[in-house]
Amino acid sequence: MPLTICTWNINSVRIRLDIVRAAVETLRPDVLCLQETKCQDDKFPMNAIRDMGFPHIALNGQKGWHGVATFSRRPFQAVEKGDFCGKGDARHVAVTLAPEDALGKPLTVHNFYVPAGGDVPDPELNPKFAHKLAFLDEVTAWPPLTAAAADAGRHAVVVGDLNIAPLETDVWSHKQLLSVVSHTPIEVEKLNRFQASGPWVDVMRTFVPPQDKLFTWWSYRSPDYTANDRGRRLDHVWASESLAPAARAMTVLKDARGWDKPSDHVPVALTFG
DNA sequence: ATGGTAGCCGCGCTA
Repeated sequence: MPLTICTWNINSVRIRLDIVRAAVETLRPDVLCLQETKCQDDKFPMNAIRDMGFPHIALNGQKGWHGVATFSRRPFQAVEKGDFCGKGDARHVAVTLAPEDALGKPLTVHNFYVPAGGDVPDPELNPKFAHKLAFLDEVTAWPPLTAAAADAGRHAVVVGDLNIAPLETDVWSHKQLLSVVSHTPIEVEKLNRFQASGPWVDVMRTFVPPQDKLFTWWSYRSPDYTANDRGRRLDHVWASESLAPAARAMTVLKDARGWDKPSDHVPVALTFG
């Protein structure tokens, strides 16, 4: 049985339950990782998620903003939550699935919501940008992650809204976004160091070559997201080298950006097996 | 260090 993992920054899970259901019906994921749930754990719509076919739910939420959640058709062996930069922000949850599928080993799915970083790309002037850079340094050296990628006894993936578009073709205009937070050289360097610390394989780019544009986010601050296709690839799926060769298919559900009351991000689904 | 839109701790903050 192949395994489909989906990641989506939902920008409030409670007001978008209908489109979560629509994405689940379209993509049929076995594991769904959401970011920006903006929901305390005790207010989470557990029954609605169970009714979508996910009896297993791991939450790391907080009131009002941030927040991640991972839903699964299959049980978890373990759940772990990272707290980076000592801020108590809800920006990570990891679940481990038992080796009951064609992949043959336990699989740990790390679901991340990296800080957006504010508007000014200078850590001296903008504490939110400084936090983003520090967060990336901390996850790069985080033992559970570096150990996971190198462990021959299990598979691992890192998914989520990493809030950085590393390649020139991950943004609509490389030149015009070089000093825009999400595509600055310092962020790209930090993200590349994080990726190399695994080593992790950028699985999305094994399906769409680096010379082709690939986006997962289109700003709300534009009346028409299709106009000139001014998107960015902020959402990522990285696989451990043990798992990457098993990637079979990818879907970036761009249609979801045009659904009623959309998130500004669209779901990305990867099938392994 | 433009403004644009969206959501929640809602008339100010974060994205």
